[in-house]
Amino acid sequence: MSAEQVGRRERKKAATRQAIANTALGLFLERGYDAVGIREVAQAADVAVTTVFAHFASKEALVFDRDQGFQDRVVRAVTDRDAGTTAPEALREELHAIVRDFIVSNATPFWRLVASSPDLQEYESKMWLRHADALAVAVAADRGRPAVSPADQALARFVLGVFPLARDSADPQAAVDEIMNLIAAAWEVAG
Amino acid sequence: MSAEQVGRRERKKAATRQAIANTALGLFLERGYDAVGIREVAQAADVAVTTVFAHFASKEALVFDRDQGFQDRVVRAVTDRDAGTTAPEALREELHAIVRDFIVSNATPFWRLVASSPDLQEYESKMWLRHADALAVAVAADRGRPAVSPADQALARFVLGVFPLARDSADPQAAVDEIMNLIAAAWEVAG
DNA sequence: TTGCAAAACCCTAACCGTTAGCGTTACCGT
DNA sequence: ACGGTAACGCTAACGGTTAGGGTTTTGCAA
Repeated sequence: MSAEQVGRRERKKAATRQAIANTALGLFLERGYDAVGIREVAQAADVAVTTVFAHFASKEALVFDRDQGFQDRVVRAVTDRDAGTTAPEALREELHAIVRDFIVSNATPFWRLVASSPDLQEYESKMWLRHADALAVAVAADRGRPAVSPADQALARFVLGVFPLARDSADPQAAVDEIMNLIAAAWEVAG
Repeated sequence: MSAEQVGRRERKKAATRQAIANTALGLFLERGYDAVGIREVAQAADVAVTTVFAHFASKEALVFDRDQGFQDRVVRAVTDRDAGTTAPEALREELHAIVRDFIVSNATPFWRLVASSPDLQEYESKMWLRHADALAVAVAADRGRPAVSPADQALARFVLGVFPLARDSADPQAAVDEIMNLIAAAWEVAG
């Protein structure tokens, strides 16, 4: 048939997932994260509670369904960068791009929602830290080391910690620059 | 009466709190964190479930009852340091002291317990980050700034992130030095 | 000493996120 | 057409946490 081999099954599954996430996000934005329970999300999306958890690992994951890709971009910024660029430079640019993408997509209501719930903020931080090990490996390789040292882990965490700080700053782009300056300095003495 | 004005009331309250925490930690170490429920802890300590939560904000807080003081030590290391010492130097020494205190107190079973549960690890990270704002204020003051900039917040988080990394390292003291070298370099370019 | 407000505690019952167990429907490859 | 399996549903429960409302203990003053 057509080039897209996505069967009805996968399409329906994706549609269900989207419907759940959209319904949930809508309810959360409208009435607040804590005021809306999972049972209510399921009912509004016309699915069973178990189906919600078949698609999303937790209630918080419902909110962050959309920005999945941002995490890998950071790791790839190091591994797939141009030959003439240093790792800190590539990271600075990628973080700028990510922040820019968030701003142009008019994500301010979304940011307010996240800011309103400690659960969501915590989940977000964990989201970024979850990729710290992968980034630490890339950092170690970048510095020509076979094994991952505590310094590599620390640098990786420094970088992944930039986003939450920038998000809560008045001028996110300036915050990225300011913190990346620190990280670049730390990067040089690592060795 | 005597100089200690601690009435029977406060003493009894403190005793109840200790009894709960000791009972809980014993059960956790003996049978595993997840295998012991709050209802069981309450029963073993001969108190009501509501009493447990009157003393501790969460199940995880039962485990970390003892190392409350470590957090403030980091902040005080900056604010109460000698005149001739720089902030990064004071912090490096304090982190070393904290790690040493943990080792001499033979906290290895405790560390194993924390390492065995994602909930506990997460709670521990949060514990340290919770004081990041206080440390950020101290850092900003140390650098002669009236307001807290993103760089101050970043530096504070870098420092408070050392402990979890050191704890999981093979040589915690060396890890502290390694990471503090990075932070000291970052500190200098800040401003 | 007695009386009284507040603190500390208890019990019950529930809410909420999450999961196990098990059945049902819809899709896919053969 | 058909059998396997993926997606979904229902029910019931578990474990952390809290609200509501009562009982005992403590501190303090009349």
